[in-house]
Amino acid sequence: ETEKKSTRRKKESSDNPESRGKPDGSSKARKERTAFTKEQLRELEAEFAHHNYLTRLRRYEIAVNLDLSERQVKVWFQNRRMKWKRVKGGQPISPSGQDPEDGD
Amino acid sequence: AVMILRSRFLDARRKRRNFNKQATEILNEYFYSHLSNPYPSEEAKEELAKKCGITVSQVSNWFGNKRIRYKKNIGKFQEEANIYAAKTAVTATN
DNA sequence: GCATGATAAATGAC
DNA sequence: GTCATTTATCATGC
Repeated sequence: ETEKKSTRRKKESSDNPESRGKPDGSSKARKERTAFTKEQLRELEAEFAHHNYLTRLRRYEIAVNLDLSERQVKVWFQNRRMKWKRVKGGQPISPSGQDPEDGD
Repeated sequence: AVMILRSRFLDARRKRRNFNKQATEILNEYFYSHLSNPYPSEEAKEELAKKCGITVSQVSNWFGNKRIRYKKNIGKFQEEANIYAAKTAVTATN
């Protein structure tokens, strides 16, 4: 239980100054930022409430239903999981007085 | 044709408050003294966060914003680049 | 009126 | 898959 978040990936020095997450010039124009509709978000959130993870079949069904690409659905769930960890691990309990703001 | 309205009631989120002058000072010093590689390590972020009195996430946000905004308009940041470059004599001068 | 911090869609490394 | 990051966009400060 003493374990935490020890060995976090590091990639630096002695090799490639660039370590991670850097879209190089090798990628073609980045996809325009899609503004999901409220209905789409509602469905996605509803699904996320049931399962944090998607099966490929479910991903396909949702994509078709919401008129999104499977990739978008996949990415949405990935980002959502990250956000969940952030919110959940950030402040499990409120020290004094709640400030229920923020949280897109 | 972005006809998608975000929401009728704009989310009452994003309460933004500017950082202290000295916090910005510290962050800028680090940024401009590592301009060739403005990517602080995790522990560097923690240290900066502590010194600035903000969270590590806020440090990450600041560097993320700073990097892209600097890249998008280097000219606009030239003055402050000079100022902070003079303040810090680090970088690769071996 | 832009400067600035925070959020989220999208990408890429691992 | 995770996750730091890029990028556009949002909301606010002043």
